[in-house]
Amino acid sequence: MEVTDGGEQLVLDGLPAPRVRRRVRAATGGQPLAEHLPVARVAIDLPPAHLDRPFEYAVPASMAQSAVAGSRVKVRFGRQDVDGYVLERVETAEHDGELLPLRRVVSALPVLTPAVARLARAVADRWAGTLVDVLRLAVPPRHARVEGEPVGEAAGPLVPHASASAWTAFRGGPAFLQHVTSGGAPRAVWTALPGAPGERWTDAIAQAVAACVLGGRGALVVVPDARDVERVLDALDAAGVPRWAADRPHGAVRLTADDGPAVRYRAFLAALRGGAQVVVGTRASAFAPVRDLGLVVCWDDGDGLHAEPRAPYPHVREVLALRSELEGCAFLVGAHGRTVPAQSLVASGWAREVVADRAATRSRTARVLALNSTELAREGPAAAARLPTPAWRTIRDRLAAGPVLVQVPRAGYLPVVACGRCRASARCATCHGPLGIASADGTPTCGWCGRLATGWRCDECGAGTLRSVQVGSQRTAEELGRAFPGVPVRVSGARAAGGVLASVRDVPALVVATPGAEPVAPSGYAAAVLLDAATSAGQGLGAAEDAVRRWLAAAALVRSSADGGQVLLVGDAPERAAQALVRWDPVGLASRELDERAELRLPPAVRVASVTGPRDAVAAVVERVDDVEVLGPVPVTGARAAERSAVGALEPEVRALLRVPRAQGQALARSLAASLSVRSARREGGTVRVQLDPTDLS
DNA sequence: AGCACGCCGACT
DNA sequence: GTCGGCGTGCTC
Repeated sequence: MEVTDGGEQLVLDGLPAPRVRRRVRAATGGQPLAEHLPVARVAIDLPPAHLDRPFEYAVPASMAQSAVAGSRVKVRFGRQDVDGYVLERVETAEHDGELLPLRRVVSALPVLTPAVARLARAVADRWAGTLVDVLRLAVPPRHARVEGEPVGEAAGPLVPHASASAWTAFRGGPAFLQHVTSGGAPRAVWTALPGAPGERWTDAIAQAVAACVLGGRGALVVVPDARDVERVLDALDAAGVPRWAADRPHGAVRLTADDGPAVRYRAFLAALRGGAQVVVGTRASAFAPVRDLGLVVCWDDGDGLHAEPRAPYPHVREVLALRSELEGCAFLVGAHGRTVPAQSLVASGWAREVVADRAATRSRTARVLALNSTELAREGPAAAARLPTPAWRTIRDRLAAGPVLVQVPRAGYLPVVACGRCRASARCATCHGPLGIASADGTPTCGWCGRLATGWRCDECGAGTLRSVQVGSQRTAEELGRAFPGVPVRVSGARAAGGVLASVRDVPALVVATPGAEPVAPSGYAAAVLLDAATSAGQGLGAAEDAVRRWLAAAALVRSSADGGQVLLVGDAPERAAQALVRWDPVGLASRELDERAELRLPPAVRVASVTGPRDAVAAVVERVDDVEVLGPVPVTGARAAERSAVGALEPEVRALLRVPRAQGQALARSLAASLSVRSARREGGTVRVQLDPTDLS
C-alpha cells in the first residue's frame, strides 16, 4: 500500500491535514508518518563495500521523537532485519521508490553524534574503508543495563588550575596553552624532555588539558596503553581535573577497550552526556564523543599500538589530525622522539614545532654514551661481550645511587638461534621459520608455526649444536644476576612472569625490561643500559627512527646528568641512529629521514597503498585504479605467509603497492574504495586487504 | 550479507 | 523432460 504524507490517510484525529505536500512515498501500511522530518537516512550495519551509502526509511509517527540522528535502529533490508544508525532526519527522500518504515528504534540515545559521524565518514574515505567498519571501532557495543543506570548529578563547574609550568622550557609551549584556553585551534608537534616531578610529559599534557577545560571546552588524550592512561589521569588529578566516577560525574574519564563492555560503555556515555569533559584512553578513544572538543592529544605517536590492526587500519595521529580540522580544535602530538610523519606535519607547515633549546635539553637529560665495537677495540677480546667491561663498571658504580634500567630489545630466553658450527641461522624443518629457545632447558621451537624442532640438524652442514644469535630479557636477567650477585633483578615485559611493572622503588636494583615495558622509578633511574643496539635498529623503513624512539623512552626515565644520570648504548647500531641518541636530537634524525624519503619517493613524502591477497583478486582490484604507479605484485613472505600455509590456506598471497604524489592521496583512496565496491558487488573471490600508508613497508 | 532471478549439465 | 549449479542484480 502506498501512503503519501500530506494525503488523507495521515490526518490525525481532530487535526487538519498538513498543508505542505511532501514527496515521501512510504509503504507504511497505513500507520501515520512523523509530522516533522519523516525521512531517516540510515547507515546499514552490513560489511559489503557497495552498501556503504545511506538508505532512506520512513519514520512512523510513533518513532518521531526516538529515531533521532545518531540513534541505533533496526530496519528491513531486502529480506533481512539489520542494525543501523540514523545519520540524519530529512524532509524529503532522494530515493525514487517507496520507503519502508523503520522497524524499531533500538535506543533513542544518539550514540553517533554528528561530529563523530562526520569524522567516521572522513576516516573511511581517507583509508579506503567503509563507514560501518569505522563505526565498529568508534562506537562501543550497546550495553542495555548500563544505558539504564541513573545519571548522577554533576558536581558543579570544573575549574582546573591554570599553569604552564611544565611548558616553560619549550619554545612556543606557553603560547600554545594560552591559545587553547582562549578557544583557538593551534597545532603543535612537541618533543618532550625528561624532568623532575611536575615537569614530566604527563604533567605537560595535564596542563594543556587543564588550559582547554579552563577555556570551557572538552579535551581528548590518546596514549598507547592502559598504564599511560593511568599516568595521565593521575597528572590530571594534580592539575585540578579529577577522575570521573559514576556517582560524581565530573572530570576525566578512562576509556579503554580492555576494561570490558560495561565499563567501556559507561565511560563512553559519560563523555556523550558531557559528564566527563575529558577523555583519556587508548586507540579507539580517538573517536570518543567529547562535547565541545577543544583539544586532541596523541602521546608517543610512534608506538605501534596507535595503529589500528583492523580495517581500514587508521592511525591515531592521523585520525586526530583529521578530527582537529573537522571540529576546529587544537592538536598536539608529543613524544620523546620524533616520528617521520610528525616531522612531515611540521615540514608542510600544518603544525608548529614545540621544542626545548639545546641548553634546556642538555640540562634535563642524562649523559649518553655509545659503546660500539670500534670504541671498545682497546678492550681486547672482551669487546665482543654482550656486556662489555665499561658497561659492567657503569652498572656497578651507578647501582650505589639507585635502580639501573637494562633495556633488551627481545623478550624470552634465546629468541633466535643459529648453527653452532657454520653459523647458518637455524630454521624450522617444516616452514623455514626461525628457531628460538624458550627456557634454559627448552627445546628449539619455530617462531612461525610453533613446532618443536626435536633432534634439529643444520641444513647447511649437518651439525646438531646451536648457538645464540639473540639473547632475550629472561636470559639477560639470569646473566646479570650472576654478574652482580646480591643485587635484586626484576624483569618487566608482557611475557615476563610478573608481567609489565608500572614502577619500581628508588633502591638499588637491576630492572630488565623490553621496549615499552619499562617501569618508572620515582626519582629516576641512576643509569640505563640499552643492549643489542644492532638488533634494535635493524634494517627496514623507519627502523632507525623506531629504535631511537625506544631508546629515548628508556633514557627519559634516567636522572639528568647533573644528578649523575648515565645512559649507555651497547652494540653496533647504524651511526645516525646512535648519534641521534647521543646528541639527544630526534628531530634532526626525523628531518633527514623525511628528506631521504622524499628523494626515494617513500611515505610520508608520497602516499602508498598496499593491496594484499590472492594473485587474481589483487590484480582485479589494482586493474580498476587509474593514474597510479603500480609496484609488484610480489609474493608475500615472512611470518604471515608461513602462518597461512601452516593453517592450510591454499593460495599464496601477493602484495602490490600503489604509489601517488601526496596531493593525489585522496583520489587514490576514493578510486580504491570504488574498486572494492565493484569487487564486493561482483563477489570476486578471496580476501583482499587494502592498507593506506602501511606501517610495515620494507 | 542474503536472497532472488536466470540460463546450461546429470538424474528421478 | 525436470532439479540445480552459481553468475549478476538488488535491497531504501
